[in-house]
Amino acid sequence: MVGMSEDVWLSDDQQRAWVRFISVVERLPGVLDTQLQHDADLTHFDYFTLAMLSEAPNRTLRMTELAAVTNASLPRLSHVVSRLEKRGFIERTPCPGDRRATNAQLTDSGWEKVGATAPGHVGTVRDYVIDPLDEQDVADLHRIMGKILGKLDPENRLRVQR
Amino acid sequence: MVGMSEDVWLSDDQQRAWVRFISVVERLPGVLDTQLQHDADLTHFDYFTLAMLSEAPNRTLRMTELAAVTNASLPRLSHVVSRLEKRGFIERTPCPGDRRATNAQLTDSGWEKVGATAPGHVGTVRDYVIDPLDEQDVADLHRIMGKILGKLDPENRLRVQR
DNA sequence: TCTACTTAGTTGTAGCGTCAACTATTCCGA
DNA sequence: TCGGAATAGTTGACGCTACAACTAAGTAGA
Repeated sequence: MVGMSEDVWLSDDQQRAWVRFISVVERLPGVLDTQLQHDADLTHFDYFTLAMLSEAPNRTLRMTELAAVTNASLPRLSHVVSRLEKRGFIERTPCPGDRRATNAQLTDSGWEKVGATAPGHVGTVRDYVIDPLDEQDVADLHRIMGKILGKLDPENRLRVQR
Repeated sequence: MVGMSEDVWLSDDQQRAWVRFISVVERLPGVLDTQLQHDADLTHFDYFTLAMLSEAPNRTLRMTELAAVTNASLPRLSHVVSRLEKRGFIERTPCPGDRRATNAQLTDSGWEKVGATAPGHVGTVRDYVIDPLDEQDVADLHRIMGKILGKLDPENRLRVQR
């Protein structure tokens, strides 16, 4: 069983760290979703999708690339983009050069939506995650999440610098 | 706006740490769910619910307490317990002393299910989270998640020692 | 003890995500 | 250049979660 760990249970220290970590993993999405849903009628995933497009060259990405940077499956992304397209935030255009592929492009309306939504969202991120941490914590968080992400995303499809 | 942060965007260091962190938060539940669904026909939340009961005195907790330790809303928990009850892993009994309340108790079958499922689940946790970290990382993770949890769960309804 | 409020929990509905199935296109080897 | 495999993406059905509405029971003030 290559890749499977030998030892079965966790040490006390590991157990304590894991319980806290998984609690944060369970609760954080709800907090982010609630704020965005209330203030902008967007899920956190909706917002993240728009935000990734807003930073892409020409505000455009192919569906597969967009799925990678948003940590999503292609079916999930396709459904989400359909909804955002109906609301006028994204436009789908066939990709010249590969007729199987689809480009998702942020519309002007989508660009404005991101700009209008960002401050409230960032405020939430600060309040719950960043502000309670000092500089050393932020550096440690970056290092640790990098190691875990190396396992979760071994191909580095997210193009986060390592 | 008490509690709202003054500064609007994040520093580069903060931004990088946040992007990695949120990527892990988005991906980890899928990995845990996939393994448990495949090997035990349980969601991670199902498993966590059974596991919390298995550690409780008399393998029993009131619904409200169980919701707190599993990081869930009461409606969510109620639905999940209904399903697990149908499968014979949990039994609901009215709480003597407060007739509004309901006790959820792990059955023998549920106890066996946890025992049979734990090794595979822990293996996944090790593979993706614990094993890539050294001792210092685990200590740092514990400290940092404690700080964030202090914001997400200010009442400390989770009875994690602080 | 009557009423209003709070707490505990359940249920129904609507929305989102996963999985499997499907179409369309491109790639590749003989 | 033909046929099989791989890639890109969409769609539909089903299961899980959030939210709101609800029932039932305890609590507290007049």
